[in-house]
Amino acid sequence: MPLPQTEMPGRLQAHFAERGIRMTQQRRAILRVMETANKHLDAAHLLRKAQKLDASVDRSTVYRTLKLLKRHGLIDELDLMHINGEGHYYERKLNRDHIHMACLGCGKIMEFVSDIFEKLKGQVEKDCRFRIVVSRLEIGGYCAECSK
Amino acid sequence: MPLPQTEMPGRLQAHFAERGIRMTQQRRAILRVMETANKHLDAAHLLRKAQKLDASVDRSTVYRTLKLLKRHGLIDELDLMHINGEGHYYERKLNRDHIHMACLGCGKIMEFVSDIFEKLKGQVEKDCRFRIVVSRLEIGGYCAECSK
DNA sequence: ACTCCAGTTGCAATCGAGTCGCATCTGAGC
DNA sequence: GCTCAGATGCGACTCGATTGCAACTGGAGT
Repeated sequence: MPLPQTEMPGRLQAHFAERGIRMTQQRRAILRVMETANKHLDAAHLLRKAQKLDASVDRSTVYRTLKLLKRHGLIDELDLMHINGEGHYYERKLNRDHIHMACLGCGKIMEFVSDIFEKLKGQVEKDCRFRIVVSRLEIGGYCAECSK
Repeated sequence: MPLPQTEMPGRLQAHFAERGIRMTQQRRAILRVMETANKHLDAAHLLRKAQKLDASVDRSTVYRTLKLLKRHGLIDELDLMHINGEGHYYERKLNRDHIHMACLGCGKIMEFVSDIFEKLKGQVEKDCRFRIVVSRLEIGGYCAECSK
């Protein structure tokens, strides 16, 4: 299930420039981590990784930057079915939405892109006259291995 | 967008009996609230309503009962896109899953049942060989009125 | 290069949802 | 009724996230 994994690198920074958002040393570190992360960072991991690039980054700056990114629709916030506690996970918003599946057996997170999902969103927009800004489909269950 | 709103009343209590789960005064109050609630109760509201039926109900009992209901697959846990803070919302699990739409303008929560959603879940189960236990599709955006 | 200030930051205190340990209590099977 | 596994209330606690505030800084204007 390949995904359109990487947009242009530096894209988040570019967005900031376009929108006239001030670029600080700390934000640069945080954005770089977001851009290069494999996936599914929570705030604590993001903080730790960002501090390796700039030791001065503070927890509250991470949260404030995440809120900023969310407000601009540049990242998605995930729960991953609360498989590991109550916190949230973040990933760059890519071109296509994808479904997150969390295995209740082994904790693995899988992703899936589906035309039917796109069709479903189209139906919601049309039938409910609802303008979709953000959507999140999370599924909990058991992967092939854990189903045996 | 009509929903299969009400199952047989007292259904949650019946489930408890079937499964040999002890029925206490406090649980009776909490289940009654869950059964008669319109929808989308958070833990604090559930506590307040349950205390009107039985003043002795404690916050931790509400949380413990919610956890129990979740474990037995009798309720669904929702975030409703965190439109009102970080807490969770609960509703009885009905026959058919439905989509939750949260309006970022007016805060209204809408629901929608779709065959395409069922088809999508079928696709996930087949293509990913993933056995679905619970699924949650939440959409944030703007309703017809707020879109104007 | 210098100034300026709105916007940003670090820090520490705080909030609030949810959890836990423990002594006490109680439902339901005998 | 007795009994005791399981449930409860209470208070302390955890932990993710937020906030108030004084100090700092990016970058636009000169």
